[in-house]
Amino acid sequence: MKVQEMAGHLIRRMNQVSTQIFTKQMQEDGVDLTPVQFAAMDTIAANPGIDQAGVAAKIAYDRATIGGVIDRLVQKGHVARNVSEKDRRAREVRLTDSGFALFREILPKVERMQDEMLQELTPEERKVFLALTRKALGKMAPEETD
Amino acid sequence: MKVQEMAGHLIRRMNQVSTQIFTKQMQEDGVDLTPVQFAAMDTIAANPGIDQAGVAAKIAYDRATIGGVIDRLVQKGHVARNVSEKDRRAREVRLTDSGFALFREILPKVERMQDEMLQELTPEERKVFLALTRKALGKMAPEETD
DNA sequence: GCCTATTAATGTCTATACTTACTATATGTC
DNA sequence: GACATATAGTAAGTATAGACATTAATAGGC
Repeated sequence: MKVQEMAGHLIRRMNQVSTQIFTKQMQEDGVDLTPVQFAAMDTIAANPGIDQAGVAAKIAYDRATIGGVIDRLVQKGHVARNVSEKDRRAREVRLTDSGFALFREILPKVERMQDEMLQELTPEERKVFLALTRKALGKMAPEETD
Repeated sequence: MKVQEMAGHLIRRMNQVSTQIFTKQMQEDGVDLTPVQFAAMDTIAANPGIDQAGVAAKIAYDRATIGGVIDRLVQKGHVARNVSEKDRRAREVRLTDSGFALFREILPKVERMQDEMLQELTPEERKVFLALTRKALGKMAPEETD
């Protein structure tokens, strides 16, 4: 079996295409945001005041990685971070007004991208693909509670 | 639509799981090799004397990235690299004897992993998943000639 | 209250991954 | 044969991505 036909390689290629579509769209819109930064913002928007570890758990990232991601979002002014009063180890994060405005602006575009990255498939095939992907992840990703 | 349900996120998670399965297996076998390094070795094994740009094209990597990957494979003694006589800009790469021995040792294990990462799916579903993934990549990955 | 175990975040290290810029070398045109 | 163009590789910079160690703070058992 050649590498190019293996599941692992095909999955990596899909991820590559997905990332490229996102990056290209953001460039066209003049927005400086990576897929990971968007995912973090989405999670923070849905859970204001969540701490960094909580963000990491929800989107299955490493805690060390999310620290850097949020650093950059704070630098860009999209996220505010402050020490929790209940647990002084934790940093609570929230979208700033400008962060929320940006999020609302790009959300519909990101949603449209989901079809774009599966544009070679028919609508029916897309549903099957997504359903199988969800099933494949099923028990392997139990931590991703919402 | 929540990020966790979007195609891009599901694909990223699949890639994450795939990478973790590979890494875990290599650790258990005491082999120091990443998924990317394995893919490069597979390509070099099938095309002895290929240059770095050729490897990059076949597995859809960036030229700059593949340089570092091959650096590390050379350091580990798995790959030999020398300047091409036909084109002195190019570096021809080949597996060393030990590199080839390692490749033959782990290849069957890597092939078994392909099922492991789709273990939540039935054999029939795996076929559908892989077929849809190939179709989705279809025209979006025309460069990956073999 | 004290000690231990756990947890949140950070810092360090290695390895992708892609962009842009740069050098060296080929190649096609005239 | 000089020159514009293209290509192979490298270097530098940014952003994930995860492993591991460390620090600070909390929580549980006694």
